[in-house]
Amino acid sequence: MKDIPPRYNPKDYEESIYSKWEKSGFFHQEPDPSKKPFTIVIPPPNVTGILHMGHALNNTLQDILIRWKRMQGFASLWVPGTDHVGIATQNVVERSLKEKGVTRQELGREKFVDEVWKWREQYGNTIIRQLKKLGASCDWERTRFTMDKGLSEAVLEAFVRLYDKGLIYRGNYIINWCPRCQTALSDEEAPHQDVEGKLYYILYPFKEGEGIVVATTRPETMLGDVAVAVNPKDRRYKKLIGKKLILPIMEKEIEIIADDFVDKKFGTGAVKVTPAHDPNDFEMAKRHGLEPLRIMSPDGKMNENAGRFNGMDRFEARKSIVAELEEKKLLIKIEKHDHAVGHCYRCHTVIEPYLSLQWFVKMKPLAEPAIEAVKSGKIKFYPKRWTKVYLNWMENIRDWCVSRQIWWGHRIPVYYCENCAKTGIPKSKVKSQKSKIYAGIIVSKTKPEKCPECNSTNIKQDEDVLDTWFSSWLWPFSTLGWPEKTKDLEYFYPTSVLVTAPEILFFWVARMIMSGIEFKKDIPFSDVYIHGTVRDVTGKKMSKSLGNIIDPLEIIDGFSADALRFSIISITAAGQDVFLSKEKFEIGRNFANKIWNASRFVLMNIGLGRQGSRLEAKDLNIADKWILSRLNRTIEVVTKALKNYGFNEAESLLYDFIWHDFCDWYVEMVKPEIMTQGSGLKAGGTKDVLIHVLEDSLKLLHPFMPFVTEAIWQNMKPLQSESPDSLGGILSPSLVSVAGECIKERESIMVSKWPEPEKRYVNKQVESDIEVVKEAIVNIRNIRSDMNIPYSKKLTVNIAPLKAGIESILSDSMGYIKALAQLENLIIDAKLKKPKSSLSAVTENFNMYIPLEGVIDIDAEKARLSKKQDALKQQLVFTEKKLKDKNFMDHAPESVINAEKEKAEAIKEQIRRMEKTIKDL
RNA sequence: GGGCUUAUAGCGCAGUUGGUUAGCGCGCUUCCUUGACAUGGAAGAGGUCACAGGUUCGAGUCCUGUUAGGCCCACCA
Repeated sequence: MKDIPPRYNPKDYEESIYSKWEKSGFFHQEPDPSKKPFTIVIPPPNVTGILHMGHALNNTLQDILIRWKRMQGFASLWVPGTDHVGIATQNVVERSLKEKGVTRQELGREKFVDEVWKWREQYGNTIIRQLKKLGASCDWERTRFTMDKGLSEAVLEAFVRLYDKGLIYRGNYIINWCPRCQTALSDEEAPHQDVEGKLYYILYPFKEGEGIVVATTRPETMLGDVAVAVNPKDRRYKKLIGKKLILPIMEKEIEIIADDFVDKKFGTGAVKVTPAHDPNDFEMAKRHGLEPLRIMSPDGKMNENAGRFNGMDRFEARKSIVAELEEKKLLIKIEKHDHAVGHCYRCHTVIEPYLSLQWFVKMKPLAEPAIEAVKSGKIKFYPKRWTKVYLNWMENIRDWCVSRQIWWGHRIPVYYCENCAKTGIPKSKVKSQKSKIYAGIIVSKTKPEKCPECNSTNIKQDEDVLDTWFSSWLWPFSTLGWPEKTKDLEYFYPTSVLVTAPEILFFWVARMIMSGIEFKKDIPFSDVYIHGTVRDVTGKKMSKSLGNIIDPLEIIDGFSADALRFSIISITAAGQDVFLSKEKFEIGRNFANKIWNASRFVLMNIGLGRQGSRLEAKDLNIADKWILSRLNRTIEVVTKALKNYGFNEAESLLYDFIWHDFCDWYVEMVKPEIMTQGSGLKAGGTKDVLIHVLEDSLKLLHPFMPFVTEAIWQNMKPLQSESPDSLGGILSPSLVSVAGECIKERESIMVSKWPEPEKRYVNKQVESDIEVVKEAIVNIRNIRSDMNIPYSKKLTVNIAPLKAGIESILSDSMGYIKALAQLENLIIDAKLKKPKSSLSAVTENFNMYIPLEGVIDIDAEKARLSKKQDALKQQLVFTEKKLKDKNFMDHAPESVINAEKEKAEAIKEQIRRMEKTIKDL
């Protein structure tokens, strides 16, 4: 058994343990009426993505919950899957095609989509393999992909239902347009970033006479101006309303209109109106019956309406136009102007507000019950503050643009009758319920044979696909079989908790709540746990472009999956952002090694083959009682912490208990007893306590560090099951040979029972007694350290108790004190007085005297101390001299002076203490 | 512009509903290769809890304000 290596080597265990778990079917979960369900759906990662630290944190949190609940006896289901992320994936595949010299347009839609599928076949499992390396205990048999048949069916069903309810409409509106991806984006997909911009003041001359100055940040859009607007209350312009202006460059006549929207204080108080390229202008134009004029094409270049700028890139056009205005002396001034501009969340290109025909979901009716669900407390956010963020967004929700001009995704289930479009059947004549909103439009899950209006078969499907989030928002129930009425759906829905990053609160969380209530008539989950964002040490978000990524796989390789998991949780305070650096993973690695070695000690001294445990009071000594009390209180507080999603609290409680209580104190206290008894199999008492505490500790730790706990668990005990299944992989080779045939496969720790706190072991009296014992030991060690007395020198210590009861506490634990402080003799007597040549320690419980006659050379020690004292005195003189130095006092900053003063005080104190010690000796 | 959040030891962070002497990890100093572990053990140094007020018998914790970071949202061109 000495062959158990003194280092935990994760590479010997992690892979084989995981494959064993997987094979054993522990991850799989069917509906089980005898148990309560506990369900989590994974926030689906990008199908072609790779694991980053955010995923590692997110999935560790979920795995902790699911493993914990599984051990508690819940039917614990964790549904994994991936998301097709339309735009991003299409971009990636397009880029790879480009390298081969092919564009998607050349390839054509069908072939291109085939290419994307091929891509997915090749890379789609990467992230899943990586999650397995992390130890994620997902039910992999249920792995879902948003483009799977069932989930696609759900998308169509949802779209058609919403359409029939009148919650989906099509229309020409200003949307966020990415000229690079060439698609519309939702508001959430176009986050605003502060940009250092310029405000251009341009003179628009009257037909006759002076003119009016307008301010704009995007001068190129002036080509599409249809008016200039002023506030009707603005005295400066009141008289000018209705007057005609000549739009420079285009030399077109436009009118000055009055609109309340215009802010008198901004710029010149006069604003150019460009309805096709600005959402506000669009609204204004609508109010005034002005026709929008589009001057840009979808690729961000100026179009035929832009006159001679036709074909020029938008930013090039800006330059040329500014130059031309300057030349014509129409450019009054340019001011610096910082403002927030939308950027494509996939390619970071500057968004163009663009007028186009898109599909929208009406959100207000969906939001109302979703607001109520949170307000009433049916859904709770952890930490609570996210409630406000959620409500604020929901209460100001705007319609959701769901059509995307790309090919990779769910094609919109809308069909157009070309015949009706030609003949233009008026809306009033439309008979079919399904097409009540637009003539010639058929919304259907399957392609209709013929047009219900005119029986024409000339029918074409909409070219666009749906926003990826339109499939993601159905995830909690689409993965369970919806729209089919499955047993899974009935049993596992609603799910228990959603664990996610704050970035996707609006994208995903809020929308899932709305869709759950809309389609399932029930909330999708009751708890939402939002963890922090992973950042580097300087506080920057980890991202590829910043090059500050710490690759989780590299960490797993260098430290172990357990170390990664434990470390990342330990530095994640609830909902706070996580600041990472590589060194931080040493916490977990060291802890795994510590518990490995503690187990190694237990195994080496207790022996394999121990079964059961007898923890009767009569067999227990005070140390046993103490550790059992601490254990049971730890079980209670750890469980409570997990219940409140206090992951790092639970972890640090375990860390303290295992490392400090169990290893530092209990194991050290019982060492003499264990060692002298050898590795016999006698039941009862300390040996059983060791096994019991270690087992429970491993169980408590298992959700956090699944691999090392399983490896030890399998090494630990002989095993109930009679199955002759091989031990390969899990037991260390050395142990197999030592234990030989008596060892059979042990049931996995992951399906062992989560410990319950047992009140009968909780003993506050014993705990406080042990504190007194520790106090005595620490005081002796303290003096040893001060006096440089090595542990090999045995001491005699006299203790005079100062309170009733202390005497019996100390004499009951005399063995521990003698062993842990390396004493020859311990005399406890209230009447003891300070002996000659001794050092003392005084606490509220006792006076302690350590005679040093014969232990150390008293005279030499005195000499050593006075020499040291002299050195200190010299230092003090130097410091005090400095403090009297006028030059120093006048010029040094106050903080430095104070530091010097403190230093002087500290030295004085040290000298005083030495004085006393010398006197005592 | 609105909202959220942070400020505690050199660094990174805990600190639950206010309650003894403010904790942990890293780092630092001294000692220790003692039969589980040097990825370890023992001892130690190091804090005006950002600042200013207030509530209270009592404040790191609650309230108000100030300062400095960070994040999110927002259609002032």
